[in-house]
Amino acid sequence: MDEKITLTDCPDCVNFNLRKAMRAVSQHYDKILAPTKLRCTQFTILTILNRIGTVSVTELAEYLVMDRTTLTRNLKPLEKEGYLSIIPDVTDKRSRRIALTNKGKAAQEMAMPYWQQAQSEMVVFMGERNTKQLITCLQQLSTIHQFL
Amino acid sequence: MDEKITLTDCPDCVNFNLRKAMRAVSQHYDKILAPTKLRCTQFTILTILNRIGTVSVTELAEYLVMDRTTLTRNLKPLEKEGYLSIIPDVTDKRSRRIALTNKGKAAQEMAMPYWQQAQSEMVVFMGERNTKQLITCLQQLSTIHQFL
DNA sequence: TCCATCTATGTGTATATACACCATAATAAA
DNA sequence: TTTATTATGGTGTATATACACATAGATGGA
Repeated sequence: MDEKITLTDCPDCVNFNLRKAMRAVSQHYDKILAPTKLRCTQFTILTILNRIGTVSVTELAEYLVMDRTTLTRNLKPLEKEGYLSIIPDVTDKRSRRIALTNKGKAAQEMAMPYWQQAQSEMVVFMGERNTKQLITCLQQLSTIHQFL
Repeated sequence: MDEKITLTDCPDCVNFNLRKAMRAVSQHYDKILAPTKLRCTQFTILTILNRIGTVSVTELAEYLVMDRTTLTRNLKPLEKEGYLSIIPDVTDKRSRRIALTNKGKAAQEMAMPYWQQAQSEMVVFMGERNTKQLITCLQQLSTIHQFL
């Protein structure tokens, strides 16, 4: 009859389990991505830019549910490598538009097979059905700031 | 018939969705924990120590699926606040045993209601059934290094 | 027009994370 | 017992993350 306590018990902390799983999973992707000299977070940014094209810092940060200033710091090493071109917006002088360079596009495409390897191992490990369910759940979690 | 591509598509990257959700969820917990001056990661460590008692750095790091050296850095601010006592092991001179101090125990107990608030809002948002399913899934993810 | 406000971005600071490398102590092999 | 290996832990360096604060440009009302 004390079943209710389960989810208010600390080992059931959503945040704890999420961060712990994140560490395990990111370590997995990073290990496989190592030969590309790209970290998983960097590969993510390059891939998104390759997809959606030019964006402002604020737009991209909102999409990533990431603090603006965090993104600014994350862009630094990619910019230093010449993977990004950051150009001032013509209509709004405050805004800076981020886009992939050819070098960045090439790096993303070079890294793609490594990502696919890491991802497919994940799917095998979890099962395709569980993986889809998990992603749906995670996507809902990512919107929590809109409601709370 | 191209259904198979779904899970190898970048928006379905397990790592990307996991990190994005982690940011959203940790921001939620951190916002509610703010009055306690504890970050969610710090609350986690205090809570675990309150539970399992004295442990070595390596043991705790393994439990957290965290690099040893990361944990070393994470312990620093807690030690500075006097929440932890770190004493050398008697039998093994290399090892250091980490334990909560009374001050640390008090801080954990003071923060507990804030955590419960954050957690219960999470459960309401996700639904109890989904939350349990999610946690089961995350716990499995946390073990991937044992298999891959 | 002028000023108050809002918006886009960056810096300073602190913590979180992991890898490469180093030092020391315990343990096993020769 | 001596040496090689393994285990425990820390530092240096780099990236990831977010908050408080500062700056500059856009916007709207007086």
